[in-house]
Amino acid sequence: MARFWLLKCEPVVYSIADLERDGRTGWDSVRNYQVRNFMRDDMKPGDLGIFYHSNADPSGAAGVLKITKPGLPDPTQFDPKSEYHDPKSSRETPTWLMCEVAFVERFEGVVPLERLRGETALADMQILKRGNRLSITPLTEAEFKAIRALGAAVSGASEGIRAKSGARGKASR
DNA sequence: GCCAACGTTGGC
DNA sequence: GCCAACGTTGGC
Repeated sequence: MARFWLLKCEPVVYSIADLERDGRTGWDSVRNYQVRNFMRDDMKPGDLGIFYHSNADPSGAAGVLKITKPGLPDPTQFDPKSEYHDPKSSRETPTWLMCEVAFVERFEGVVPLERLRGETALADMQILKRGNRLSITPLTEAEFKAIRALGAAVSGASEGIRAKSGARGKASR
């Protein structure tokens, strides 16, 4: 059965506009075991996800993507020049995984976090819970559909991927 | 810039 | 194995 996901990224680092331009990309630099295990064990090709802009103005849901290849070795762990380099990892048994994602659609505007919080159907969504810091979280089909419906209804008025003043730049992905 | 929440690290 | 210290995330 297909699953649904919410993938967070700071748009300063990589945005839905970048994915629209690129068509597909490797969702790399994840350095959290729980998220790695999601990609290894639970993601399947064809799963759909919400692309969420974090630490942005506004933060919120920006579009839809598709998981094309889950559980690939993350090349940044082998790159000594990368800030995500992990000298303890080997090519035979890579510690860190990524997934390849493809662009599906871009909402006309970002559905702001505040709007998501106001939605009864999303009351149990992990991303809205205090202290949640996982960059990829599972969604129920109902949650995915509710966000997609909000995205279809949003106008372009809230469009924008400006960095917030506190943005750390090339950090979370 | 602040701070709550949580993961990771390392001394013991 | 415990747990304090530290680092990171991300909304505000």
